[in-house]
Amino acid sequence: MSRREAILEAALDSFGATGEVAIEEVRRRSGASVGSIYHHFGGKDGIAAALYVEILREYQVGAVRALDEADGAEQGVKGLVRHHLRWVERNPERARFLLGGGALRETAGDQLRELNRDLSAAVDGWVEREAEIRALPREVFYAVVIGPAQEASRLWLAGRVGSLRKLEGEIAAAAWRAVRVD
Amino acid sequence: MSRREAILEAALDSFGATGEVAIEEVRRRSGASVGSIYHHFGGKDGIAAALYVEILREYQVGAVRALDEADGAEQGVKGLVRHHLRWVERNPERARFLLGGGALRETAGDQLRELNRDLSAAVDGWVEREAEIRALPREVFYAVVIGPAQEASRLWLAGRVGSLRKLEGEIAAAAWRAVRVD
Amino acid sequence: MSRREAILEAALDSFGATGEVAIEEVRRRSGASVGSIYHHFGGKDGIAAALYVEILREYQVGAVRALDEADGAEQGVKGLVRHHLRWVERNPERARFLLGGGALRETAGDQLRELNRDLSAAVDGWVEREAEIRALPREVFYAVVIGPAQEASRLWLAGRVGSLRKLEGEIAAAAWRAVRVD
Amino acid sequence: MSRREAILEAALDSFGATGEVAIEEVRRRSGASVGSIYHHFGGKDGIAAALYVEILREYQVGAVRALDEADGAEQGVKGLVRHHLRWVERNPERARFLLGGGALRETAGDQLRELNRDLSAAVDGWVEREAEIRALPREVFYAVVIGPAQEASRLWLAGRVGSLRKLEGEIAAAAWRAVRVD
DNA sequence: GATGAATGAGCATTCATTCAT
DNA sequence: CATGAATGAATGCTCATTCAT
Repeated sequence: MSRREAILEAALDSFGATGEVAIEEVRRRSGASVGSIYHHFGGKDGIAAALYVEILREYQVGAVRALDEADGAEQGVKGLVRHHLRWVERNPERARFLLGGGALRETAGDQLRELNRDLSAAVDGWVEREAEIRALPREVFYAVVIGPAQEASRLWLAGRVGSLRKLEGEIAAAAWRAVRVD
Repeated sequence: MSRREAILEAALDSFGATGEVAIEEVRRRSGASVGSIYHHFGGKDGIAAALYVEILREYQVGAVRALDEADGAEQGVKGLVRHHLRWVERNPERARFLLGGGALRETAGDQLRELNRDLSAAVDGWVEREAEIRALPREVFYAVVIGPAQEASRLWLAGRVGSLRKLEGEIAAAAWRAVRVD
Repeated sequence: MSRREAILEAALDSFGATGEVAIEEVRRRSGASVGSIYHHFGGKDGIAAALYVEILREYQVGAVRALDEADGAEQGVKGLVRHHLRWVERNPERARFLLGGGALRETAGDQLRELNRDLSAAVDGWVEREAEIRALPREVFYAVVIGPAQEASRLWLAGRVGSLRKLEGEIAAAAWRAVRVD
Repeated sequence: MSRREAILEAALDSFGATGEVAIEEVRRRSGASVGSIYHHFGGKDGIAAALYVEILREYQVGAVRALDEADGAEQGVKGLVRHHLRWVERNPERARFLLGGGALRETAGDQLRELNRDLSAAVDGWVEREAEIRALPREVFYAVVIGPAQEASRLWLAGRVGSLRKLEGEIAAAAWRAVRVD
C-alpha cells in the first residue's frame, strides 16, 4: 500500500470514528508525517475530496455495471436497488462517508460534476430505451428508485435494522412497482 | 420569547450558516451570555439535543395528523408523503438540522426513543387497520413510503431541484403504487 | 444540621474530591442555592476560611488537652505526637484540607493568628516548665516533635502506609528521644 | 536553552507566582506558542509531570550523594538532613513545587515510581549496612529523619523562620538522636 | 434568609497550516 | 518525498460573583 493509499485509508477510518476527517487523526493512523500528508493532498479538503471522488467512482462503476448486465427494465431497476444495498452493507464506512460528506462537494468540484454527469447520462439513456418504465421527471425516477434503498441503508447504518440482505427483495420489488407502467 | 427559546432559535440559525452548532455563534445571535447558555443547556450537545427533540416533535405531530385526517389507505400514505415534502419546503433549516443531526442522537437519548416509539406505534396501528396496504416488514414500509420523499428533499435542499410542490403528486402516487395491494 | 453547617460539610467534601473548594460543587453537594451560600459566607474565600478556622480549632483543642492530661515531659511529647496521628487517621479529609490549605491563611487572617498565638503560648509555657526537655529553638522543637508525625501522615494520606496506629509507638518514642535531655 | 527547557523554566516561575501551572502564563514567560507547548508536553499535566520528575531527580541525586560521601551512620543521617535543608534554601521555588505537587503524581506515574524505587533501594541498602542505626520500620526511619527538616522547610517557605542554615545543626542532631542505637 | 437566572473574564485545548532541514 | 517543530486563531467550557424577585 502506497503512502497515498495509506493516508486515504486512515482518513476513512478517522471519519468513521469522529464524523470528520482530522489531519492529526490521519497522521496518527497512517503513520505519515504532517508534512507528508500535505505534500500528497495539500490539506484537509484535499484528502476529503480525493476520498470522496474515489469512493463515488467505485459506487458508480457498480451502478453502471448493474444496468449493463440487466436484461430488461425490471432487472435494471431492481439491479440498481440491489447494488445500492449490497454496496452499503459491504462498505459501511464508505457509505457513511458518502452520506455525511455533502460539505466538500465544492472542493472536489470539477471531478464530481464530471462523475455525476457520466452516471446521469448512462442512466437517462437507459431509462429512455426502456418502454416498460413509466414517464417520470428524472429526479422523481431517481428518488423513487434509490430513496427506499437509501432510507433502509440509513436505518441499517444506525443499527436499527438487522440485515439489508433480507430486505433486498422487498425493497427492489417495491421500487419496481413504483416505476413500471401498469 | 424567553431566553431559552431565543437560544434555540439562534442555534438553528447558527447551524444553518455553518453546518454545526457553534456556541460562540449562538451567543452572538441570541444576545445571551455564555454563562446563560450553559445555565440552560449545559453545553453544545445540550442545545443540539433540545433542538433536535423540539423539531422532531413538531414534525411528528404533523405526520400523525396527516394519518388522522386521512380517509382510507391511499389518502393516508399520500398524506404522509405530502406532509414530509411540505414540511421540508416550509422548514428548510429545520430539515437540514434533522438530516445532519445524527451525531447527537445519543445525547437526547431517552426523549428521542420515546418520540420514535410513539410515532411508530401510531403508524403501525394505522397500517394494520388498513386492508389495502400490502403486508411488508415495518422497516420496508417506512423506507418505501418516506424514502422517495426524503431523497427528493435532499436534492431540493442541495439546490438541485426547483420545487418540491410540483413533484409532490408524482412522488406520493409512486409511494402508493409501491405499497398498495394489487 | 444548619444551612451553614451543611455548606461547610459540602465544602470539605468538595475539597476532598477536587483539591479545591468550588462554589458550584458546594452548591450541588449541599443543596443550598448560590445566593444562599453567598449570604452566609460572602464567597469562595469566606467558605474556605471558615472551614480552615473551624478545623484548626478542633485540632488545637485536642493538642492542648493532650498536654493538659500529660503527667510529665515524656507523656506530653508523646501525647502531642499521638494526638496528631490519631486525629489525622480519624479525620483524613480534614487533614488533607489543613495540609493543602496554605493559600487561604491570609483571608482568615486575624482569627488564625489568634488561634496560633494561643496554641504557641500554651505549648511554650508547658515546655518551659518541663526540665526534662532539651533547650531548643522553639521552631526546632516544633519541627522535631511534629515533623515525623506529619511526614508519616502524608505518606498515609497518599496511601503509601497501611496504618498510622501501628507506627504510633515508634514515632512517639523517636520524637521523645530527639528532644529529651540525656 | 532549548524550547523544552525554556517551557519548563517558565512553568516553574508560573507556579511560583500563582501556585499552579497556567498554560497562558507559561506561554507569556517562555515565548513559546501554545501549539508548541502542546507539541512538547501534551498539556498542563504533561508540563507539571515533566517538571516534577526533573526536580525530584535532581533532589534525589543530591540525597544519594550525601549518603555516598558519608563516613559512618551519624554522618549519613545528618547528611540527609543537611542536604534537605540546603536544597530547599537554595531552591525555594522547586521546593514549593515539590511540596504542592501531590496532585500530579498520577500523570508522571511510571517515571516517579521508578525514581522512588531507586532512592528507596539506595537508602534501604545503606541503612542495613549501618549497625549504629536502630531497627525501625522503613517508613518510620524516613519520617523521623526527613520529617523535622521538612517541617522546618515548610515554616521557612511560609516566611515564619529566618534561616534554615542556622537551625541545620540542631535539626540534624535531633534526627540522629532519634534513630541511633543507645 | 433563600432562589436561580445572568454575566463575562479567564483558561485549556484543538487543529489546520507553514516551513526549515 | 519525508519529517516534525512551531504557529496562532478559534472554540468550548468553568466558575466566582451579582442581583432582581
